[in-house]
Amino acid sequence: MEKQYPKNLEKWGRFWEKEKIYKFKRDKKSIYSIDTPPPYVSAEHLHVGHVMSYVQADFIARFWRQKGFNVFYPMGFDDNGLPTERFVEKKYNIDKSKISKKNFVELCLKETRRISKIYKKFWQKIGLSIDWSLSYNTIGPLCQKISQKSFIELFKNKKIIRREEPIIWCPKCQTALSQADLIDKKESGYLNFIKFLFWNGKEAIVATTRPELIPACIALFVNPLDKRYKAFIGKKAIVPLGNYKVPILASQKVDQKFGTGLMMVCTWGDIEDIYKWKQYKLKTRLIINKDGSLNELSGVYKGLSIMEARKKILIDLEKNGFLKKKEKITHVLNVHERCKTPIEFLKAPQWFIKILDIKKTLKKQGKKINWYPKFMKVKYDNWVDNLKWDWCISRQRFYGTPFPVWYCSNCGKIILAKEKDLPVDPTQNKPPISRCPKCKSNKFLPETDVMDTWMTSSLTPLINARWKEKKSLIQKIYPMNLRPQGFEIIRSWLFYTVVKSFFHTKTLPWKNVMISGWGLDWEGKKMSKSLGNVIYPEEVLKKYPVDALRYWATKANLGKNLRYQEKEVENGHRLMTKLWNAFYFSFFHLKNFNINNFNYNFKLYPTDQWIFSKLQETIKKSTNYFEKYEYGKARREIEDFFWKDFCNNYLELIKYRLYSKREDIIKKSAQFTLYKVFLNILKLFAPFLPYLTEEIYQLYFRKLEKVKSIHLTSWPVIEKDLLNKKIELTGDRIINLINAIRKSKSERNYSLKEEVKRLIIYCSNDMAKKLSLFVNDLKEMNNINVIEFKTKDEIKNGISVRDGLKIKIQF
RNA sequence: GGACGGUUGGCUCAGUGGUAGAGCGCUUCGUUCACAUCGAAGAGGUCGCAGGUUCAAUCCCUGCACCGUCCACCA
Repeated sequence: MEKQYPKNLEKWGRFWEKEKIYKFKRDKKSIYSIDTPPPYVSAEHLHVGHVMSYVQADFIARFWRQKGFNVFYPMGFDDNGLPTERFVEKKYNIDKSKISKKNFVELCLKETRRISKIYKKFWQKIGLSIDWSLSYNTIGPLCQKISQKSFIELFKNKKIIRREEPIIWCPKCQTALSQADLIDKKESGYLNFIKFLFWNGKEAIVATTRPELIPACIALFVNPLDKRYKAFIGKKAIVPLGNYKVPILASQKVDQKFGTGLMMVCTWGDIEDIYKWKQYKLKTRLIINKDGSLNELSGVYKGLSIMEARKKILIDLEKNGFLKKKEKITHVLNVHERCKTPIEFLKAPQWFIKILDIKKTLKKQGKKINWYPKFMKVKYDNWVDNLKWDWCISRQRFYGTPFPVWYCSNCGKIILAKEKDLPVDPTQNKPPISRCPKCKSNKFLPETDVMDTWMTSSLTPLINARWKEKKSLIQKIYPMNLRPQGFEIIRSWLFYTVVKSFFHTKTLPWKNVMISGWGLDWEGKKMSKSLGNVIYPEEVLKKYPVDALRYWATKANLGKNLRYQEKEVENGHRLMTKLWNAFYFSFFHLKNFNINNFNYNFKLYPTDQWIFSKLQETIKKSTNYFEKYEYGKARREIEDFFWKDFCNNYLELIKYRLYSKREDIIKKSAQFTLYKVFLNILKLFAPFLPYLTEEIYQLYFRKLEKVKSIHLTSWPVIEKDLLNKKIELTGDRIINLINAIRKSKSERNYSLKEEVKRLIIYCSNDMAKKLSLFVNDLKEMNNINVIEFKTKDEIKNGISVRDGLKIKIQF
């Protein structure tokens, strides 16, 4: 056996697959179910941040599996929707206007199939203990069917409606969006001060960052308390460059201090415009087309893009003396998360799920979830509080789940698909009826929009449970035990899943959520391709084994971001070497020892009692941490116990007994303890280091323990009779003595093997009695010739030991 | 403007109402007998700042500063 752990650990990945170690058993009870995040299939490579969060969930899965639970741990692939479309467009440099929908969708399917394979291989390599037979992909028939079922049920329950109203629109992707699709982007621009003329020939100034919307102006608003404009209320103003008049109205909401205190309301520049338009029943002057160009209502600006129009209108305003001044400002824009294009508002019929009317209920639902860590709940609450739109679920795109809907081409009646026919594509399939029940027309038009990707993703717990399918698991795994996910999609994936579960099952989708942070680059910055700071796990894995990279992921506390530092991977590698060498040593002393033929009828040697008691503490603490999803703290407990108590002290203390030629009871006690404690250490490390622990287990323990894999062995439980606080305290005192002796040798520049002629310990008789239990081990370990106990009043210039003992060391 | 997280030794981070911890780095010492990918010892911190509560605050409370993130401000 080598002194370095074997290089071919990855063979265990194949072993786990072949032996179906992670198989979920349909008929077995005590289930622990995990709603794994299905990654977007929209990049060639996953980065080290993905490894971090997925591996963290895997620690938890492995823990519960070892605890004896029947773990439901699936993987999904989110391969529909805009992210995939954009990936394919980029890769093939596609002009959407020149490719048929059919060809484009085929290309998307081809790419997602290819990348899903890469992902699967990668997750297996990383050691995720997934049952791959539970996989799903969001564009696949099962997911489409469940999404459409969800749609039909919500429609029938009047939670989904189709209506025409102002919507959030991305002029670049040319689709409606929902609030969750938006992010903020800081931008510098100009606040333009524009002169408006009034009915009486007077003038006043309006400040705007969007002068191109002047032709869309429908009213001016002032604060009723604003003395400057009091006289204007109820009168009319003339829109510059246009020859029409708009009313001047009053609203408390107008901030007197912003700009000039005179607010221009357009169709529509922001959500405030929409509110005012609704509330005051203002006219509509929509000047922006779906592609972001201006229409004929804008007059001479027709056909220009928004930016072109902005430039041109400023020139025209200036020429005509309407532009008073420009002020440079930075402001924050709402942009589409996927393409970073500033969004517009326009009017078009869309499908909505009504959520604004149940905000209170959704807050309550959020409160019922166990949040790990707790502070992440605030992000959910903030999001619900700030909801301003119902959830727009229709997208004017190609690649996604179709709506199971046709319209009567005569009267517009909505025709739904029958559940038994799902999944349907109305552009390919015929409606379930031949004549419109309302007007008897026999002509129908398919809905051509596709669903928002979150419409499907929000159903992952129900997809996992095969909701309303033949072999439904809904009674078994739902509500699920755990949703592990990143904090950035609390407002989308988590939120929408809560919504859907509430509507469909009136329950929570899961009991616990574990929120992970991000993997950051070595400087603590978010990894992104454009910054060139993305770290790819493949590169790391050329140098280090998987377990070492997994070790890095344990370094993040729950919910915290984690920098990628090779140093930490290196530390993982060192831990592996240490574990291997501890095994190498133990194996040497255990190879002729058979635990199964072992007779327990004796009392364990004190040092052995001590390490057993320490082990119980470690089991207790690490189990508690795991149950609170604090995998990082659990690892620390285990590692400290292993490295410090077990390797640095215990192994050294028992060496002389192990090397002894006499096969006596004190040697047997050491062997027994070594076997048990080492096996427990292996089990405790197994969630973190699945490969190396499996290697060691298979090399030695399997034939004795008779369980197929370390990952199917039981998680250590505390054995109360092994927990012995008294012996633990005395043992800890012995460790302090050892440290004092080591220090004394070190100060004299002696080797640790240097002989101590005499060690005198000054203490009470009572203490001497306790300590003397360890005297032999202490002597042998530290090469002490004689140990003497003396009472305290005999002290002459002794050394103080940490816990109050006094000693004297003579060389 | 609102919210959340952070501020602890040179670096990266734990942690606790009562003598401050780890890993790395640094200094010194130590290899026949699991491991030099190791072991031992040491140096190094008024725990961001200012108040308050307490017998006692790095920890609890208030305010402030700085860093990170999210949301709101597009008139």
